[in-house]
Amino acid sequence: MNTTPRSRSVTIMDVAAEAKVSKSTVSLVLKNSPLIPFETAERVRAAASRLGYVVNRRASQLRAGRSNTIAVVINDLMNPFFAEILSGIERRLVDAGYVVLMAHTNENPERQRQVLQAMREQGAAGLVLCPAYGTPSSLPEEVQQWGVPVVVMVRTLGPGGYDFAGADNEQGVFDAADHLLRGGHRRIAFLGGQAGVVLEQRLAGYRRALAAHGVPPDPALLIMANPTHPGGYEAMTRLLSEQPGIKAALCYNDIVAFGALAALGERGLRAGPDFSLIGFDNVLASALSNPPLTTVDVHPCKLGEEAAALLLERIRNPAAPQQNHVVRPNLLLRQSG
Amino acid sequence: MNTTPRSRSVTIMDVAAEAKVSKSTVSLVLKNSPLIPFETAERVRAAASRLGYVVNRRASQLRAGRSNTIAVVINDLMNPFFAEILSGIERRLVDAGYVVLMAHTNENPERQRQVLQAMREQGAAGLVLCPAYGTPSSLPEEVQQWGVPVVVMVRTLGPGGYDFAGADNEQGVFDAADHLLRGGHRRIAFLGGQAGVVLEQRLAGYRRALAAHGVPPDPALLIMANPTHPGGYEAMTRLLSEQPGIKAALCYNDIVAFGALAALGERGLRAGPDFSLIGFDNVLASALSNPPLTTVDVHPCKLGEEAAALLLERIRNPAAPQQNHVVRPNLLLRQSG
DNA sequence: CTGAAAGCGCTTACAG
DNA sequence: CTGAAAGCGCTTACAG
Repeated sequence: MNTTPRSRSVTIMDVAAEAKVSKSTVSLVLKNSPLIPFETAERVRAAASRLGYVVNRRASQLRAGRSNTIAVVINDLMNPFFAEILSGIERRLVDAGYVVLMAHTNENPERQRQVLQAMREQGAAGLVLCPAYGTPSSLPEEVQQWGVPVVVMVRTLGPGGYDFAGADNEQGVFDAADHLLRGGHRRIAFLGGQAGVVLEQRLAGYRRALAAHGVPPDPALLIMANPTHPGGYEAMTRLLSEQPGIKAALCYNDIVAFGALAALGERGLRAGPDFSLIGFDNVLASALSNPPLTTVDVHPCKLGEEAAALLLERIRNPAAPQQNHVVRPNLLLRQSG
Repeated sequence: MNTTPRSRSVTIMDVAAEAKVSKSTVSLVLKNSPLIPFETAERVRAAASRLGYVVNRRASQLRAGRSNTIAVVINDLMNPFFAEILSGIERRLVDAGYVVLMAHTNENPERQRQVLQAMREQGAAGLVLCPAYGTPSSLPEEVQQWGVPVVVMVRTLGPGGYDFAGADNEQGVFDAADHLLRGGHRRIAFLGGQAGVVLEQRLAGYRRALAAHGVPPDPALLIMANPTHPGGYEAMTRLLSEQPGIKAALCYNDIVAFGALAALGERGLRAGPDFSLIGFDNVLASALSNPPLTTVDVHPCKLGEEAAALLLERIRNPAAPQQNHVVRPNLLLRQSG
């Protein structure tokens, strides 16, 4: 019967008593110190497992002044793009022996401040932050002054001062627009997106492509809407009614494109033959949407892994030069455009 | 200049010195003890903020024997259903003053064991677990023996012994099938799903509905495939080639339905007029898929909140009677079926 | 090779 | 009302 009582948890002292050594010795064998001869180590390990000993990380890290906890703060879990990123981050971090403290800000800077404070108190060894819109650009520096290394993801936050992982939005949209323009399109709408750096970068790519092909930009073709399914649906609905005969659009992201696909379908239009539609991100769902979405692939999952890797490096070497990991996106031709 | 040096973090001792009181007094004002007169408390608070004091939760919780950390373990973050659940859990937990340790098992019981161990060492105050398939049904009991309260989500794990939050899968699929049968369909396929409780429950609902309408079940109409987009696509592709003239299908979940929608679209078939298709879960994306998906709504986000609430109750009262929160799902008629 | 001692930053009785 | 002391479970020099 291995019924360890639950009232009092077994400590290093109990193991020491059981193995008839001091608690220092137990501590040393648990960290595989070469100082301890095999025989003794085995005896201690046997005692530990007999007693069902579990290390108390709170205590060991308090004493050692270390932490194996990393904070990851996500702005929009409802968007699969961020869920995929989170999955990449988590995998890399757990593989490296960390445990992740996760928080969702839901695009609310106030909530973000609150969870960041909680994670600071918790003693996080680092932070990967997908900042909510409205985040002051001084935040990364502030967090670093707390003594916690940070990598910012997806959305830049003012100039420099932190490691960053994201996509080349300008180039990605340029490639997508260029593809449409080469296909002969002259009237290309841009659908969805909320005010912020990312939108600016993507619009810059859109405008640059138009300019490169000598097509004057038409403000009426810019339909702003939330970067969500309903946003995409509304944007496409408006576009179709305001611009009869329009045949091509770039979407702020895949989610917007999915909403747009629904609006198209509702009118009996099929993306591909009837209308050229391109998304951005390449979330898993875009491979088999109806129809499969042509999109700009930024490798969301890998982006997350990369951000985690950046943070791990930064923790290892706080003095290393700053890194900007900007993935060069890839236009993925499927059936919608 | 408020440049607190980073080398040594400011402790309760520093605050005590600054405010000219003992550290016990500081501790008491920080927990808003009524023992301390307003004047003194103000002085201490001022000192704390002047110094930029931040409580060290590792230390306070070690001493107090408490924990404000809750583990949440998710089996499949790539499925928006679980991302939505996670979001609901996180919101509720953070609102209650907890911080969440998140891990993704990616349906791997080995990984699950590993992260659970890490979270145990971390001293999690509770666990909400969406178990990976292959999880031994003894796991909840084992975790409870560690002294950590647990609520299991979505997939039951053997009989009783733990709080549970999930959906009435049997009834949900029954309602969906019943709807199709009342619409006159006699040949209704069931697409996708991996072996496990959830599939069994959903198939039971399917069979019960057929029986209720006197329709003999046809094993050829059961097309197993991974519960993913590609799985749904393949299942629908096979169905259409093996069963010419088929006009209705129930999908294991929304993701499978999305893949099926793509397969239908590829053949120029439109769900709704040409084929009746019903999903399960009601993830956000299903509201504006192409076409909008008729589905069984289990309120994913609320399900997550409910699970968190259950855990919070359990922590508050370990002796409370066990709870089974089974949401009665709701057939949501949209355009696909 | 192993033990005794100090201390990580806090909280909690216990005096006064 | 406030301080001195002990102790949460561990690690880390330091002796021997």
